[in-house]
Amino acid sequence: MADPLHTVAATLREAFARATGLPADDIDPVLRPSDRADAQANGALALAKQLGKNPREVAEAVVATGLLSDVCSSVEVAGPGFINLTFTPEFLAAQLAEAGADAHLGVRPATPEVAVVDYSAPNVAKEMHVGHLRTTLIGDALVRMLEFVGHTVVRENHIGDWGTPFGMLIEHMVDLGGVDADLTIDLSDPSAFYRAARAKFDASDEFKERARARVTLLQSRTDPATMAIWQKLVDKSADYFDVVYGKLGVLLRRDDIVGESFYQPLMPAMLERLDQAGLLAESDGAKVVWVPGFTNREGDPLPLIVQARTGGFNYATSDITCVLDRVERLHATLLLYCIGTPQSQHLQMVFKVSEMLGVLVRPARAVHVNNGSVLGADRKMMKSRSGEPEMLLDLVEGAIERGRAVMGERSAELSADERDEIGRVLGIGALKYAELSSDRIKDYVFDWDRMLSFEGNTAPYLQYAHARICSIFRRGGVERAAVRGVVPSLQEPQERALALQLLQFDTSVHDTLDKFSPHKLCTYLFELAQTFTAFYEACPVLKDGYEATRQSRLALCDLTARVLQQGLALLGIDAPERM
RNA sequence: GCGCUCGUAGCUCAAUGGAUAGAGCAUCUGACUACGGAUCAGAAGGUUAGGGGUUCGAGUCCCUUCGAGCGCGCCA
Repeated sequence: MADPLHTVAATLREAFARATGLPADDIDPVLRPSDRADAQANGALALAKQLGKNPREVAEAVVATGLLSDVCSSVEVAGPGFINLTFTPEFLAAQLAEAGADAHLGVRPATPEVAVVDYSAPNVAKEMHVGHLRTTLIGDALVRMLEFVGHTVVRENHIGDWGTPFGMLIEHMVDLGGVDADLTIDLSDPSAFYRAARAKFDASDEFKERARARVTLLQSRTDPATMAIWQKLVDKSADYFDVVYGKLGVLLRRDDIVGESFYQPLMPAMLERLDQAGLLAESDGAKVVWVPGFTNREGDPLPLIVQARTGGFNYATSDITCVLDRVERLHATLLLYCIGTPQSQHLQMVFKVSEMLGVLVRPARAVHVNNGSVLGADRKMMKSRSGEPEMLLDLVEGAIERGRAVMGERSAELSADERDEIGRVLGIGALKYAELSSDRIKDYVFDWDRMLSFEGNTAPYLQYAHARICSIFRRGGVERAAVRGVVPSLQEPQERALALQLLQFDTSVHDTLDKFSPHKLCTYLFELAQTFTAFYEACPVLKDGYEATRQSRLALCDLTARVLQQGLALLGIDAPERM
């Protein structure tokens, strides 16, 4: 309960209730940070209409209750009926001390849920490219944040490890000598094997036929040789994914892979349930579910095909089964799908069918955490088929290289090894922050230079603020832990501003999770770093003559560093102590 | 044709329906030779694509036009 907005919200609700005579439960005070005061309450505007009163009158009645005067040095009515609150320094200082004593820095725990976060989802035998970057980083950041506020989080990497392409992949492997054939996923060209198989498939009808037959054999799961080759393809790809995830520094690992193949054996039972629920229909020989509210290009009802005319299943079948698995086996109540916007219609249909099936109901809910497309410099879709797809691994290595190059130009007092490591952290941080700091829904213009330019709203700016604080403690010979208990005294406006900003970490994290939009946390951290540097310029810490002031400012510094470090960690970014 | 997303400063982006739409980059003017200048203080830059509507109040919600992009039956 560190955020003053939350502490005060209860008091404010009481004040509104007393002033209006309405039951407190009916009042949801709208309280927000404001440039003109520490916080602003707008409740009077909303309530006035319902009471048939002048909003200003209501606001004045709220102020007149005097309930807020304990924690506010000033409570005044402004504009059409805003209530501007200015907190007393003592109140802010006490809230800060409370936040500082808390391992979660004042971030309130959420009501615990089991959350499944589905993200990254690369394909077997194919390269990971720039398009995987956003989903991977957004999902990873959400996993970290959900865990931080107390949820049980299950990471799931829904890789493409099943379906028609595997006919040609396996058949190509057979041509090369079967399961013992040498198969390496070349890190510089992971799709080479796929392309070779594809070329054969396109060129030869005979191979095409064999590939089709092989798919059927794979689906039946009866042929050990086929399964062994399939397993080898998956394993080799998982090796490659691990390299990419390792270098990128995301949490996903082998154990998190729950590919499309996992759901195959569960599909017949799912279809049976659809049938029993009376949802299954036939159309042109295929088994479908008619989903209300969806139409095709002629304006006719649009079905979701769950079993093809040939008897084969598709990704709709697999995705519905997947919802079922997450709700019923994992007991998840929050299902997050970090997938690009183009999949929107498909997912909405899958969710709808799961709902009609009675699976996705009550506490359980699914959210498409969609992200916009990655565009090239020409503002056109960066697609893997046309043009030059930027390989994810190249990007990651490029970022590291660039970070190291920058470190090489500075910090001569550090050893070469230290500079290398810090350069890596800087490069990866810059890459991640660039992806996470803008609204995930919008398209994203991929720009190597901007991504790695270390100015403005970037990770290095935040990391720099953190490193400077660490430097103060080093220079002063002070242990961070030694100032943990100090209750700061807030004299200067910059100290006050910093205190207010620090106390909004809680709101920031919860707002971010509310919308599943990591850029909100980025904006908060950037503003915190800006507020800190303003404080840093105006308020000498070590140089101040008074020991009490020095202690107080050291405590502010320590808390700022902890929030910066924790906030960046929630984004998957490290904060070095020097750089 | 049906559906979905987006359109904010020169550029890249913010803004739970709240007051005078905010940052960063670039541009311009400054800062005790620095508790780390990868910084700070300030200036300039806008009819939020256009037009209607809803209400105390709209960048935000609804309708519409224009523009950019994406998806629409047996691939995933």
